[in-house]
Amino acid sequence: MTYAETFTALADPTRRHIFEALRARPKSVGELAAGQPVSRPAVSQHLRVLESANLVSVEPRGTRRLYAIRREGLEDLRTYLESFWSDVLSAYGSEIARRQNDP
Amino acid sequence: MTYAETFTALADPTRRHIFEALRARPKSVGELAAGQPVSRPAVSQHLRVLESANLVSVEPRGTRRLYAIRREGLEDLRTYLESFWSDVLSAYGSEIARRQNDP
DNA sequence: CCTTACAGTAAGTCATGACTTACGCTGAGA
DNA sequence: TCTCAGCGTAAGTCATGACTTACTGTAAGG
Repeated sequence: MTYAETFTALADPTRRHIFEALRARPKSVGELAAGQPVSRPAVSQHLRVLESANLVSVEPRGTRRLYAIRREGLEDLRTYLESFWSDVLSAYGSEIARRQNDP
Repeated sequence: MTYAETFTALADPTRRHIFEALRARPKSVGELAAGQPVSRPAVSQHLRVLESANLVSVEPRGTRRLYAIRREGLEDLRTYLESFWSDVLSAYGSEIARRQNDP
């Protein structure tokens, strides 16, 4: 059920941009904010959401904090999506069959 | 880039419930509304969002309209997620290497 | 036809959450 | 130890969007 958190976390465009900015390498808040059209506190708030959704991790580096992507945060959502490739097919097939028997 | 629409469409809990209610079989708006704690017009509005995100299809059946899941609407999001299983790993590895060279 | 079931649309309300500025805290370097 | 860079937090604003009720349109059945 935790894929719900992943959906809401990545539904916001700014948050997705931040998340994707971390694909290349871990970055500090300042670095991330420099690449976004929003203020640094806004980036901090987004990072908090991403972190509680288990999508990023933090590591203090002096006065800076390095954020990095946590791939595991995507696992549940991935599994959720994959599940549609099993049951929908069969449900669709049985619906087709039902219509042919009941036009 | 259309996975953005998928994210916003499925980020709403009610909309997800409606979407998942269609996993078993196609249903009418009334059927869907009966299984939800919101009004029928609300369900209609959610269905419009799902439809424009290519996540459901409609087929008129007399005065009723049968909604069904469209698996293809999930493709882009699925591909998007899969992409993280390639580049993040290498980026994480190179970051580890970087730290070992620059502790 | 006339009625009734089924749904989409309009319009208005209300909460959520994405932003801002201002402030406080903590490490590192002079 | 003083200062400054780097961030998180608080508080307040504002837009978005998820609801509601009321209305309109359409297909089927008497």
